[in-house]
Parts: sequence; structure tokens; C-alpha cells
Amino acid sequence: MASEESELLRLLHHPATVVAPQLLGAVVQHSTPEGTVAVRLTEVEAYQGPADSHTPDPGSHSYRGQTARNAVMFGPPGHFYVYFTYGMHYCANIVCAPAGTSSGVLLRAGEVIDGLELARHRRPVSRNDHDLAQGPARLASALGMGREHNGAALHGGNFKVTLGRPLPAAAVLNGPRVGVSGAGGSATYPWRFWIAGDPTVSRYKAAAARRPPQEPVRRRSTPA
DNA sequence: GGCGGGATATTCT
DNA sequence: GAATATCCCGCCC
Repeated sequence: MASEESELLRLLHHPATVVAPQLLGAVVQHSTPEGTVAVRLTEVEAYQGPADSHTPDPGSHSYRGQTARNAVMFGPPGHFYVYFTYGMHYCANIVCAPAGTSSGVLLRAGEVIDGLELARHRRPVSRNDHDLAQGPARLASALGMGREHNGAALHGGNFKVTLGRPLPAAAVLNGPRVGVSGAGGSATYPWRFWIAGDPTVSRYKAAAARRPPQEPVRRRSTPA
């Protein structure tokens, strides 16, 4: 409904670090001629733009200013920022904070709650249903999202985004972001948020070190 | 269930 | 020319 829509838009005017945990439990629905798939978000990450806060975020695509790729992040909130990476994958963000700023929330994982058959068809390699959207590129794939959806509105067209019921504080955990490397950028801020105990939360290892260690690493080093 | 390595193309330096 | 907000496969515990 329109009121739900405006509630979402109101939320999306806040910085990514505020928006991200509130998007947990929200549902992203995408309809195509093939059918409809809906995903309930269980894991997200916040990326702040340079103008959004005094804390620099080298992990953000917008850290070095506007380029052709990240232009959508600098636009108004309420749109998808979809980028292509590693030569084969797409990842989807929800742009937040007012136009002129460049925050976004990366959709990292979710539970497919509608269109299971179509999602399985799009991701034949998944062996379990909780794998279907377990990871940002998997989630985009399950939803049938690609380059053509960069800049698409969250509402209207073939998309619909609905906030979930507020989660109890204890159900939301946070920690370092995944795959964010680079000097100063790696895991600097605990801006990854997920729903505690949910089986669809991604389990990938953190970013690999940029350079190999100077000496072989012992397999059985003592844990912390 | 975890680790290592390769695939693959767009993007920015 | 290097790096990348990743995923999948094969191999080993």
C-alpha cells in the first residue's frame, strides 16, 4: 500500500548504517514473464558515502567519488544499485540517504518465500533451498536481477519491497563485512547485519589476504 | 565442512 | 595492467 511505501521511503532517507538492520526481514519481490520470486532478507551490509558521515568508508564503491558505474548511488533513495563483478556475477544494493549522498545497503542473503520452482530453475547448482539466495550474487541470480535493473525503482514496474515486522533486538547480530579488502578498508566497521541463527545467512570466509604470507601458515594454529 | 585455486569482464589507475 | 562488495569445483580432513 501507499502508506507502507512511504514508510519505507522515510526509512531510506537515513544513512546506510541505520537502514541496514531495519531491512532484515523485509521482502523483495520481482516479477518477470517467467514468474515471480520473493526473497525475505536475512543478511545485509551497509556502505556509507563520503558525504554521509565523518567516518570514511574505503570499502564503498562511492568512496572515490562519482563514476559511471556508481552514479545511481548518488541519486535519490528508493532505487536498486546493481553492479557486475568478478566477470560473472551481479550484486544488488538498495540506495539510501538523500540525493547527493551515496549510501547503499548490499543485499547479501535471504530466504526464498515465493517462486521456489523458478528460483531453483535459475540456480540449478543449489542443492538445498537455503542455498538459493545465500550470498549476494546468488540472491541477485535467484531474483533474476542483472545489469538492466541498475537504477530501477523499488516500487513500480516489476518490483515490490515490503518491510517486515520489527525484529527483537536479540535476533539481530552484526560483525565485519565480507570480502571487503584493501588498506584500511578491510573489516574496519562492523556493518554486516544478519538474523541470528537463520540457515540462509551466507557462510563464506572473509576476504583472502592480498599477499600470501611470507611463511607457510600452519593448518592447526591455535584459535583465539 | 573447510581450504585452495580458477574462471571471467568490467572498472578504474 | 591490477584489482574486484563472488561462486563453484575438487580435494582433503
